[in-house]
Amino acid sequence: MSAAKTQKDNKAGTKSAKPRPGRTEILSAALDLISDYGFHGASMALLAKTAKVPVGTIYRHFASKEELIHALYVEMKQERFDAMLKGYKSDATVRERFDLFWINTYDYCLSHPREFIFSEQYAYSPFLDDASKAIHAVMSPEIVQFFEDGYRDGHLKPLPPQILFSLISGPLNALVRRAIARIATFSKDDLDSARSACWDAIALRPTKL
Amino acid sequence: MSAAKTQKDNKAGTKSAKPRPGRTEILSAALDLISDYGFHGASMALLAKTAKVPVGTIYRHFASKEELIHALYVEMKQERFDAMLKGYKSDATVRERFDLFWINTYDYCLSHPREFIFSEQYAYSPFLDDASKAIHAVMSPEIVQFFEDGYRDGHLKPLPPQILFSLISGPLNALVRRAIARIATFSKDDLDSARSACWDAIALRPTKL
DNA sequence: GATTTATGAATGAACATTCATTCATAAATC
DNA sequence: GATTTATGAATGAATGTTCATTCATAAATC
Repeated sequence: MSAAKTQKDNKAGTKSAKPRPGRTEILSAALDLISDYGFHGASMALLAKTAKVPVGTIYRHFASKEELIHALYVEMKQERFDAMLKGYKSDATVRERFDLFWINTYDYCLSHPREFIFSEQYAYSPFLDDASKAIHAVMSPEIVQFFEDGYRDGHLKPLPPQILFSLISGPLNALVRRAIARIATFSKDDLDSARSACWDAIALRPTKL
Repeated sequence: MSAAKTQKDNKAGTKSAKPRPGRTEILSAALDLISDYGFHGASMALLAKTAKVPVGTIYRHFASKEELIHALYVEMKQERFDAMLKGYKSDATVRERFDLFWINTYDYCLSHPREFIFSEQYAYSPFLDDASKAIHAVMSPEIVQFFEDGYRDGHLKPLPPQILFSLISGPLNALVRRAIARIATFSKDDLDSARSACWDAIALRPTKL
């Protein structure tokens, strides 16, 4: 009778403030279902079944389906930021930082297709309230720094950050989408060239690495 | 009782092979509703009300909601192709053709936000069957020609068309989306620079126009 | 008057959400 | 520490709504 409940203990060593049990399973199942069937294909009943929790439990974690989806997006966004910054050094050159951001993002998306597909669906859904739009538009401080350094040192074209950002994220997303949908396959060389081409778009002067 | 129905006559002078009366109104209403509220917010009842036709009538034109949406996408796609090619001359230089495609597409999307928003929603929806994916992936013969000429004459980087295409359409879509969502506003100069930057991405040699 | 087309109320499936009930555990009492 | 009582998290059947689609009937056309 004493060994029956070890739940309090067996969570030692995980991240930080422990989420209520079930939360992770629900979010993970939601990610699966939404990336496969879309927001509307992921009914609460199916979600409950997939996460192996009763329907009611979902509502103990999230006030509504909408809030659940929003929470999922916030987590995704953070995870993607973290992935993008893996190995980041603030004293790296502008070009080095560009490559790091690019490669990290591409790799993360390719190895996390569910997250990528979900995020795209979310970003293009017509339900984005202002709060969600705001989150969507946030750039990490490191990206902001990248642009500032790039402008100052004459590495980047003197165009509005919104445009430079579009010149980077646009192709990156397009390539990732194609790769994930298996519309195309890209070799290591292809990706190096694509990244270099992308740099040509934003760089003030053409650069040979 | 005779003046009640003048529908046959008041349509004179429209496009070509006349669609069954009501079709246009239904598709137009669908475009409005879907771009505002998404696929699922556009219920058949609301659609009927907006198009001012009875629900039953919609089913005389389209076998199902899905088919209706698919038909709408096919029309959009064609319209966008046509817009992109406005003023096309097959003997223009590769750079001139690039600019034409770019400017035409940007202008068309900006002046047809409903169509753009709908297309994005459609493209990122998880319901794309293979037929739809195939349509989505189609490049117009003029684009194919553009790449061929560009490779042959050494204007374009020797990268797979999929990559060059991503380097063009990616930023273009990203900019259009920002402009339509009023996240940013771009001046004429901004757009010229963005287009030029985009050319830098795909061009084998840097070019000053 | 026969045949085709138009109509919208009726249908039943699917949905997100609720809430009365259960029950393991904690607190109180002896 | 044994027993009783209180608590609120967990549960899933039930609810009311919304939806795409159908089809009996009406109107129009031949």
